[in-house]
Order: sequence, then structure tokens, then C-alpha cells
Amino acid sequence: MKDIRPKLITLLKTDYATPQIARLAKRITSPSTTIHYNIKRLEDEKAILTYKAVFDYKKIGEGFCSYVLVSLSPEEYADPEKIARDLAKHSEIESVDICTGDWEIVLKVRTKDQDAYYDLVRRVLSRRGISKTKTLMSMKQLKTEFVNV
Amino acid sequence: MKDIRPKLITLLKTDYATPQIARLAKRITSPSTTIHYNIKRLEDEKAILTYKAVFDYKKIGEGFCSYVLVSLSPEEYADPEKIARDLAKHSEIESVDICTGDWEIVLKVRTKDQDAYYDLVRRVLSRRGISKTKTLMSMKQLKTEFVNV
DNA sequence: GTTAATATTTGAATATTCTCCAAATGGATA
DNA sequence: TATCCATTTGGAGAATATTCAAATATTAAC
Repeated sequence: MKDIRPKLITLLKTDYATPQIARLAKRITSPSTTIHYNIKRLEDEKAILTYKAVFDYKKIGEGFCSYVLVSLSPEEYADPEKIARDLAKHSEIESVDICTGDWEIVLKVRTKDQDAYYDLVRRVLSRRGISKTKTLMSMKQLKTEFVNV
Repeated sequence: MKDIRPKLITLLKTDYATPQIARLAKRITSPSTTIHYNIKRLEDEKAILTYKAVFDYKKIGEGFCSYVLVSLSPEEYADPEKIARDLAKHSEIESVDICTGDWEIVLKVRTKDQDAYYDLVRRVLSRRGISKTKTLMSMKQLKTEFVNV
């Protein structure tokens, strides 16, 4: 008997959920077909990208969260997107933004613990093109993905 | 006829979605009752907090995204959580973390445009207890909430 | 303003999916 | 091996999503 929950968590992190049309219909007091029509519209015009679960990350072994400010070396200024796309591939990285100011890229990262974070920094963030990083370690999370926790 | 889509967006931002058990069952090739049992377990132990939609925020009038590093005045160091909880109440604020280092609180904020952001800073971030803020404006978002965009 | 074209709302019927239950299986312990 | 508890599974019923066609509302054209 093998535990399928890690697999479920992986899938639900970005997908495999769907809107509750009947519940929305009750909440807004419109016929569910109207809700259905309007949601399909949002999906068709790609205003809604996906439906997913939000986790208590401590309980799924991703309790260590930090923001990483990344500074690029001058030769990368022209195309920060290349490095940013590379970073976005990693499942531990929740968000990737290309920003203005002293730091060209801002990451939000979730790992099991500080060791796993250190490992990620070595594997992923110590590379040509990245000249400097600054880590802001989250000690307590009050809200994430618009959800109060 | 009044547009219900803003209301749908608000509700789907934090809730009103549900897992697709049948689709997960196909993907993992287990009976859907097994999937159901395991997901209920994750929900019961509150590893899963909610199911929600992820949006193309530009398309729902929240195209301006920035990270705000907040520095507290010394008298607030003892209890940053009070201010943080206050900040978390605002619907424009996607995440709130209490962090180590030079900046005690890190926010991720989404507004319609720079004007709306400026307005939020004035209304919410110009207050006793907050001594300084630094804004990192996102020019391009590559990944958010684990979803590549 | 009136008409025509298009978009949205809605109810009814069907298709699909979820959920409950009870039985079977698996794993752990003594 | 026997016992206990957790997990898996199939079947049945309940709930929900989806399709379709008709009605209504909105917009555009004249």
C-alpha cells in the first residue's frame, strides 16, 4: 500500500480543482446555468488560469518560506527573463517576478527546512548571471495566495 | 442586467472551488473512492485549507503587482503581528509575512495600476508603527501561486 | 426611435461526478 | 497466528455540472 497523498498534493498545487457552481449560485442567488455561463466566459478569455488547492505548507513538509531578492550581473540586464524562466521551473519556487530597482528578480521559495533551502540556493541560485542574493526569511505567515492562514 | 463576474472573481479568489476526484482518479489510476478518502484526510487534518481560482490578474483589473518591504518603528518590534494582521485584512494584499532582517514585514500587493497602489500606500501603509517602506515593483510576472503564467 | 443582430439569462433534461456505506484487504502489534 | 485499526474498493444513491433551446436583454445600424 503506497501513500498517494504526496502525488495528490503535487497535482492539486496547480490544478485538478473546479468551481462549485451550485454553491456559487446559492451565494449569489442566480440560476446555476447563469453562473456556469459566466464562469465559462472567464475561462475562455483566460482570466481564470486554473483552480487549485491552498495548503498549510507546514503540514505538507514545506514549512520553510523565504523571499529571495536576486541581483543579476550586468551582462544579464538585457534579458533577465531567461534566468527567470529557468528559476520558475523549480517546484520549490512559488513565484518569480522581474522587478525594478536594486534587485532584478524576486522569488518566493518554499522548502522543508533551512537545510533544504541552503541546498536549493547552492543548486539553483549559485550560477553565472546571478551576482548577489538577499534572503528575507519568513518567520510567520499570516496570509498567502489571498488566503488568511 | 448586472455583471456578476466581479462577484464571482471575489468569491473564487479564496474559495468556492472543489477537487476533481474523477480526474485525479484517472491521472493516478486509483478508484475514485480511494482518492476521495485520501483527500478528505488531507482536509480533515487541515493540510488543505481551501480550493480557489488563480487569475490572470491583468485581465481582472489587478495588473499592478509589487512587493513591499516594511520596516517597523522600534516600539512595534515586540509585536509585529498586530500590524501584520491589520494589513492582511485588505483585499489588495495577497500575502503577509513577518520576516527576519532589515525588513520586518513583506507584503505582496495587487492593484489596478500605480495610482491605486499609491492610494493604498497612503491609506494603509502611512500609519503609526510603520517607519519605512521599500517597494519592489513587478514588471513581469513569470510564476505566481506555483502557476506559470 | 425602430429594427436587426448579438449577447446573456434561464428552465428542463441529461450526463457526469461526488458521496455514503459496507465489505474486503493490508499492515501493525502482541 | 490472532486481533485491531487504517486504508482500499465497488456499488448505489444523491448531488452537481453540462447541454440545449427558448426567452430576454443589450448593442449596433440605419
